[in-house]
Amino acid sequence: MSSEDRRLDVLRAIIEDYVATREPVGSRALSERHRLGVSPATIRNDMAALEEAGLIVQPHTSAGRVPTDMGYRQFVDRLAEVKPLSLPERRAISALLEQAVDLDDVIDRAVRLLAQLTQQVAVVQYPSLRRSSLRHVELVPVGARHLLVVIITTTGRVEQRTLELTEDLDEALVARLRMRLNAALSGLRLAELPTALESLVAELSPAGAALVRVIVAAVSETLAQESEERVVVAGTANLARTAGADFSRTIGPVLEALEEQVVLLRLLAEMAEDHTAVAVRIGRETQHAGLAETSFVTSGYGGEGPGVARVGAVGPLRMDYPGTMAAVRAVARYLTRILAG
Amino acid sequence: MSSEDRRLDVLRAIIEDYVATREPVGSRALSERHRLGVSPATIRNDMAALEEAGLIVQPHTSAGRVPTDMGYRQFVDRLAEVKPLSLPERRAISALLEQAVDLDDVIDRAVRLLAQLTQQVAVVQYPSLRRSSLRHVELVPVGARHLLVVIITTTGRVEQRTLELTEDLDEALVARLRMRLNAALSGLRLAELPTALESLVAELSPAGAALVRVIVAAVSETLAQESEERVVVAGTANLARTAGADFSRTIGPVLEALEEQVVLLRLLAEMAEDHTAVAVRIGRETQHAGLAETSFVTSGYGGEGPGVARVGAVGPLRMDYPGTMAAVRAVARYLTRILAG
DNA sequence: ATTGGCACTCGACTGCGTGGAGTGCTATCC
DNA sequence: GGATAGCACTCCACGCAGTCGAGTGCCAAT
Repeated sequence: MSSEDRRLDVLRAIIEDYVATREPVGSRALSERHRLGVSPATIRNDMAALEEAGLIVQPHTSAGRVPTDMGYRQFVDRLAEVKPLSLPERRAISALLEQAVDLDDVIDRAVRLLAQLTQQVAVVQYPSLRRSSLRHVELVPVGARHLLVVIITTTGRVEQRTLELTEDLDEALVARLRMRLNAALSGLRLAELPTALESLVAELSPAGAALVRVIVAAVSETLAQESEERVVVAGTANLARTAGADFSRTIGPVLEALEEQVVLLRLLAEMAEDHTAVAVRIGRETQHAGLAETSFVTSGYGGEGPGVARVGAVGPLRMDYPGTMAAVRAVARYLTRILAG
Repeated sequence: MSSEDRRLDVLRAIIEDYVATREPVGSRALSERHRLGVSPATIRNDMAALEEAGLIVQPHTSAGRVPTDMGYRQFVDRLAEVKPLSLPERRAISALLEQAVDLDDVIDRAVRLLAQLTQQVAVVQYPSLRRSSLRHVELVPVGARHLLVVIITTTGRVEQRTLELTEDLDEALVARLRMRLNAALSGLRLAELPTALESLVAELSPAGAALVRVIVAAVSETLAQESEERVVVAGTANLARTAGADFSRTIGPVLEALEEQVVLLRLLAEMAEDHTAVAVRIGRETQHAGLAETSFVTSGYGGEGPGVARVGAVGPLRMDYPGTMAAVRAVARYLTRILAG
């Protein structure tokens, strides 16, 4: 084993101890609790090098060492092994999620479950409208001058919008339109809808074309509305439990950030770019002041590769990364399975 | 002014000062900051009486007094005057809510607004399915053996449910059924639907009756599902701001309670029984351990009397009751107006 | 009934001394 | 040259005593 390797072992040991005890860890404790095979003095030399490299710091002169953001990053990138969940745990996840009666229920159960498993804050993004496909479009006349447009996606999501029309509806026309729309559009990704609708306009009678234009406008608007992308959060109480120890002042900024859908959605979108099974953002990597002392661990679910949406956990820098990553990955997998079925 | 009256004045002064300063208030400070017209010694006598009556306590021997739950209760029942909001504030509420594009948006804006106004946690209950009325029912065939049932309420809420059928759909039958259902059911309160549907069964052909039965079952089930009653929460970060001072240990239990829909719904339902414009629950009156150090201020909206749902604020015992009550009442009124229009 | 005076209590704050954990440096060993 | 042992040094945490001040309760006087 090269001395470089041992240094990383020391880093791993520091992180493991610090995560477990929440206290700066010194060279003596380290040599006693881990079988590193070298004396405290040697460890001190390694620590000096690690500190030089910016992976650990001392809170003050005569204290032990604490990992930095960079240290944790090194740890998750090179040192951590995702430890698989126990069989009973997997059984519990599977059983709980399978009892769900609809999409809302699945999401609700998943987010609570993940909060419980990780003992942290859990976040689950609703399956994205933009990336899922269309199963069915329904046009429902409501009174003479209102038309309800219902969009059903392959992920079981239903969006509706009521249109106010300038002239009375021709029911027969609506019925024809409904058939044409479904024939032309079923199976398309929602992002492709507006273009497809436009090309339909050409083939239709003037009255139908006018109606389709209104529908196009409504659908486009619905899709454009970022607010349709929702993230649900659970387990915020888990933040409070260790608040004083883990956050410099209060958890206020964290709670604020978690209530801002926009912040969460941006972060989740960024993490989807990683194209790894489980993505991690540590401290300032989140690019948000309120989250500078938290880490995000997320995974895509509900499709190939990055998936159509994300699920994850949020906790203090000092979190059990391997355990959290395992739990997140497991829940993402079961979610994918349930939604596909 | 009788001595009894003065005692209540002293109580009011204590609460006002304590709310403002967050520190136990003594007799000297009281006589200086309020024009009570008597000496500190007299105030001390009154304080002794108030303490005897259980309205205030001293944290320790040589400290000032702090109001008890009972003290606050006395205050809101007999002493507080709801101070109306300023015109700019009202304008802001009105403007913000009127920009909303749909029900979800209204609720979302309302809850954020109220959190901001009160600087506390805000809760808004979705208009209850049980108490609102039906505007339209739509039956949408999806493929040969699936039927989508869409329920639209007068409060703009849309619920849907997909039914799986044992035999192929007869589209003409569905169309007839759709007309019959809407003719018979429009305007009914949702709670009355199941009975009305049952009586419809008698008038229909055997095939139609079978289909109606399935629909009845689905609708009943949907209505029975308590989970359809949702409460949204915002501003939890406001709890953290004063956490150390206002809560004996952590805000954990409070956050837990706020995540439990069941807890909130029970409490809101209880408060609706008060039949007052604004209902208040102080500390242990909430009947929930996690909320023993918080107060709820809520008001009904969206209908006559208790209304179809509630909106409110949650904060520490030591809150600005008059201000909170004013804000809650105002938001409830504007919500009612918006939803009626 | 109200007030002024007074003794008393108790927490908050301050300063001081001690113990201990942990480090960095240097000389030494293999 | 890397690993180790020894040692002096630093600095925080903790306990303790003393002081200060706010506030009370009670009593005698008005």
